[in-house]
Amino acid sequence: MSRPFSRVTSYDVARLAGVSQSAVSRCFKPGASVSRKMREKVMKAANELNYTPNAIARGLITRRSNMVAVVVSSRMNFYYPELLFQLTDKFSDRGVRVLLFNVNQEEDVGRHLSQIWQYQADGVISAAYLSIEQHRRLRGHNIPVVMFNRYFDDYATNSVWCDAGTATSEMIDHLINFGHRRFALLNGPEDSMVNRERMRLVRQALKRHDLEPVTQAWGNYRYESAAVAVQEIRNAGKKVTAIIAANDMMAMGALDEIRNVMGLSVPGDVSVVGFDGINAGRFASYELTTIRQPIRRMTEAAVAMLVDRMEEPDTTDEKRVLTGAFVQGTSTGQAPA
Amino acid sequence: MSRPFSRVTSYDVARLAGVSQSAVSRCFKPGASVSRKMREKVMKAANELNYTPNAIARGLITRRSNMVAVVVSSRMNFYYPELLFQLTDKFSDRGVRVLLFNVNQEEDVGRHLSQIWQYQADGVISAAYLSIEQHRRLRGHNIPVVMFNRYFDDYATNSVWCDAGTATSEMIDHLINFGHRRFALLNGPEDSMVNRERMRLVRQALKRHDLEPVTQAWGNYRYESAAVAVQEIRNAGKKVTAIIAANDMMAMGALDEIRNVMGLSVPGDVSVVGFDGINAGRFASYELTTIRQPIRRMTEAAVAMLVDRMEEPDTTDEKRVLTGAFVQGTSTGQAPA
DNA sequence: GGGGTTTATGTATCCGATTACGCAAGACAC
DNA sequence: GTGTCTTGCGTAATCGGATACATAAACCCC
Repeated sequence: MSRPFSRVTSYDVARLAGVSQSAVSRCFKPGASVSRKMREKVMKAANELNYTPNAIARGLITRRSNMVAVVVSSRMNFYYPELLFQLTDKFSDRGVRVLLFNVNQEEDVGRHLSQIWQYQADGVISAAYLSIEQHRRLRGHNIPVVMFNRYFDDYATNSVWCDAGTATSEMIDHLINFGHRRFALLNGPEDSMVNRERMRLVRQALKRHDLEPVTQAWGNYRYESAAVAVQEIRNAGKKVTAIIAANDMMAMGALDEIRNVMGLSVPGDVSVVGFDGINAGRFASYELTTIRQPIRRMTEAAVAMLVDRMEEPDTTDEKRVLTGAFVQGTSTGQAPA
Repeated sequence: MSRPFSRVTSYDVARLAGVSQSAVSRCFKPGASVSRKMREKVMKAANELNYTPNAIARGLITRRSNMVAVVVSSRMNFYYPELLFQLTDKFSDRGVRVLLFNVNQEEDVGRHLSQIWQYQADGVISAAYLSIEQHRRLRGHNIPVVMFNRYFDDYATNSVWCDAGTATSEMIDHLINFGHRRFALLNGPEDSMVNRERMRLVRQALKRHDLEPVTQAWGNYRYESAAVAVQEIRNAGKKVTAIIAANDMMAMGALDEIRNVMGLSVPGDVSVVGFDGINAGRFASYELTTIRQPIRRMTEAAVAMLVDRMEEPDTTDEKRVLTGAFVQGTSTGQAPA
């Protein structure tokens, strides 16, 4: 047996303080009706024994674990750590603990799903791909879910989403003003909703100028995947002056491939843009022109939405849409002649 | 009240299957003595009701939550996400859940400490600063602790540590061979054990060549802090041909400052090295010469150590030391004439 | 078929808290 | 001092499983 030591329980405190166990419990419940005298006696005994209430036992009876599951994916996309730490801090501020689930590239969330309800998570924030079926299963266990950067078209959910429409137009205008006409798209995974949406917006913005991409390639959102994609773009043989990547990680990979492997200049020969606004994109080696997600406000929204629904399970579904901002860096410039 | 729905319990399954509750419990415990018939009956009922055991309730009686606390810090050091995701994956493989605690720059772990035992974490892996006193408090609750990249000099603990001695010598030799004689140190925080140790090794290796740093500056392990430090080094007025940073993040910041802000060449004018071997350091814009921690094996060791001690609490303390490897990148080269 | 052993199941208790309920004591008005 | 209202505390049930123990069933060998 592990931990054979008997732990300090409310009974121990009660015995020492000469009161009932329920009195001890009440003393640790904020807002309970306890006399000053009682509270002092109990707290003294509790301190003496170094007692703290057992959150697991409490969770059993209250049916509230005060834990949420956070599901993130894709270790090698710097976007996720930023997201994760911000969520964690915000939950922590609200007295909610985070159970972390990591879904590796192309792995399925399913593997972790049952853990989420077995451990009685009070809610889930998912920034990984979740099927409607999986979502439904969570709901079946009465666990509120907030999806981050995803939603379903015809199935109501809570989600936080970033609308990059305006910003994308600005970005395309910016490139057009610099004389760019020949664009290549560096897509993320084909099944990624974020990718589809971003690229749709890009094509739409291009169309307004009667343009469309001259070529495209696919990556998996990770840095390394951009190098191959950039070579594909080059091998396509069409002249390209600007590459639009579906996220910053790939934009960084593309920039490095162009600058450091192909020996061309960014933005002298090719301009590169991304999406997300991750911290690493601001490093002096990159200074990406990008569309920044308001990640602070998005995580704040996600946490608030989830906590609301943990407390008030009947709260109706909601999709909160925050707008992304166009950020000009030095990875874009005048198109070559 | 949240989640007023009654959940499916082992009693419900027992009733439907026409057996006792304890039989149901046994069916879900691997290795318990249950007849084939019974197992089939129970599983059928369980499936029908969509039952899964409540891990919280189980934890109460077994006194094993199957959760560990992972404490990391410093959001803006890319080392931590790598570490965190690897730990999480490895725990996940062993059927252990991760409760994440994030300690922001200069914040104290203390804020989270009581949560760790209130939530009955079976163990702790800490990659954040933990005082002996705090460590002792965890022990007082019979929670095994494994410290990552830290240990105490005169207080026994479990820890995983990376010995960079040999690699540091190689790194210095490498720089010396390139003709470098004038080194600047870019320290991490003064109270960081890792920083002290790394810098001690560097000085020691230099001393073997009858050298010592010509100047030094301090940062906080984060990218941005390196820019200021590099300026300080320059303002010191001593000619420097190589900068030795206490970690890769600062090495990257230094490299960017030198190359992109000061307009000098790395390694043409100045060579830069770091410590850690983070993924971002391999990006083509950096290609840092560094000392790589065997992070896979280190996380493996940490997880194994912790799980051992969760199962066998009397296991004696252990310090596992893995050796770092010198990795040559292109951030170092011939010293200028 | 009988005695002994092994295996499977049920009964009852326990983990460590929360909380509905009831009663005793204190507060208050008259 | 009596009657009513409030407040504070203790008793006991409960959350959902695990498990010691007892007992019943199955098995084995001769």
